[in-house]
Order: sequence, then C-alpha cells, then structure tokens
Amino acid sequence: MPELPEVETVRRTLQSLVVGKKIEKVEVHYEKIIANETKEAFQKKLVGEVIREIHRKGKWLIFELDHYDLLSHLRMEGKYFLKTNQEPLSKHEHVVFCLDYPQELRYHDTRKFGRMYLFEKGLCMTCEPLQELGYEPWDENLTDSNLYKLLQKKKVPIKTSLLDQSVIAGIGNIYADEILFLSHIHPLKFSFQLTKKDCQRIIGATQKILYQAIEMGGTTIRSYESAQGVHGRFQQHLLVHNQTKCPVCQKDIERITVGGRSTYFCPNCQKR
DNA sequence: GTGACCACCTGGCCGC
DNA sequence: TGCGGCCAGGTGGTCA
Repeated sequence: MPELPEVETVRRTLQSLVVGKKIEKVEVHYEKIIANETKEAFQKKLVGEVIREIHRKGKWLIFELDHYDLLSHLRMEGKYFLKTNQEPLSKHEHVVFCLDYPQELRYHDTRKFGRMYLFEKGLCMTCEPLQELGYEPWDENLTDSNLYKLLQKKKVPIKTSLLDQSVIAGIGNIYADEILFLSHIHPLKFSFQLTKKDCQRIIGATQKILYQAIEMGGTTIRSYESAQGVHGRFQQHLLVHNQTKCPVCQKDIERITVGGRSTYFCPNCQKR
C-alpha cells in the first residue's frame, strides 16, 4: 500500500533506470487505468516522447516528458517493473511502455485501482488530481499555526484528517497510526480539539517518520515493492501499526475502526 | 460546505 | 481439499 515514502522510493529507483529513455510504443491491457484519455489517444501521444524527469507530489508520480506530463497514482498495489520484452507478460501487468529495445517499463497492479492521467506539459500542477493536495511534509508553510487553523475547521477525528490529502499530502493509514503514536494523540480525538502544541508534535513526528521510512526504502506490509522488486525495511520499525504490544509501556495495542480504516494505538500512551 | 458511506478490485485468510 | 465470505485500503462519487 504505497504511501509517500514508498512512492518516493519508486521515484528514486525509476529516476536512475528510465530517465533519458525514449518511449517507442505503449500497450494498454486494462483501459480503466487511463483516467482522462482513450486508450488509443494515450498510446498515440506517448510514442516518441522521452522521459526527461520524474517528480513526486503527495502520492502521485509525475513523469515529465517532452510535450506531456504523465501522472501515475499507485493506489493500493501499483508497482513498476523494468523488464525485457523476452519476459512473459504477467496477468497483472496492465500498461507496458516499450523503451529502448528490448527494455520495457511495466505497470503492475493486482487490484487495478491505480490511475494514470496525461496532461499537456506544465498543466498538471493546476489539474484536478494535484490542485487539491495539501502541504508536503517538508513544506516550509507547514507550521503549527497553519495546521492548527486547518484542523479547527475539521469536525472529524484527527486520524481521518491525517488521511485527508488536502491537509498533509502523502500520509496513508500505516503512517497516520505511527504519527499519532509518536505525538501521544488518541486517534479519535476531534481535529478541532487539538492545540498548537499538538500540531507541532504532529508535524515533527510526520517529518521524522517519513524521513526514516524513505531512508529505509518504505514499508512492506503485504504487497508493496519498488521497481525491480526491492522490499522496504521500515516495517521492522513500525511502533503500533499491526503490532500487539506498545514498545514504550508494554501494554496491549488496541485496534479500532476510524472512518472505516483499521487503526492501531496504545490506550495508555495515547489518552483521549 | 461537510461528513458518511459505498464502489472499485483481487488475493489472502479463515471457518465450515 | 474446496468453497464461500470477509477483510484489506486510497480515492472519487453520491447522498444526506
């Protein structure tokens, strides 16, 4: 389940593997992956384009091409693999970018949740998928005052607000649990009840956890791998998510549902 | 405008 | 062993 650290790991891996490569041909085997173009237009527009750079915003990957920006969201199980055309196509490989012969960049997605958008170059930052995104975790404007103001308007539990991409972009279910644990905040506490001090702790914990996770190549809970099948190591450092004992007080970790999502927390360290 | 709920999908797991 | 049902979860759409 790729969150910001996993997407950043994929970006870094792809950056070294495919930047400078020319797209000779595109095969789309599952049309729904392409969100804002027909399969035919998508295939036609990308032929001859060179991958100039790969960026990330929140959980979105942005392939900067000659004339277009290709946006890719991995959702739950999306992965990219660099293979040769000799290797048989897996049933979960839905989009194939044929690069310099015989190399192919293949988009693999078991659950077909991932989406790709194609925009004219330079227009993607103001497009629908990206314009709603909130602060990047290392954005200098992500201050305790700004976060506090934002959360004052939210009448939902803080866990739900952390998953809201219009607040802080890139946080998913696993890291939201970890951030709240490090911040000593109960996941059911209402967002508008948080103090500026709480916001300061959330920002600090977010930056710390995401930085560590990126350094370790992300988290592999069930299905995430970066390009070429590299597994992340951060799962060995998770403090509460999917854990049974609190690493601080040794009390039992509780599992509840918040906003329909499994949520792990320590009732002793994270009082309401 | 905001929040709650559901659909999209498939593999893994569990109970029978 | 095989089958059915539930669960996982990011996002967008719909409804209240």
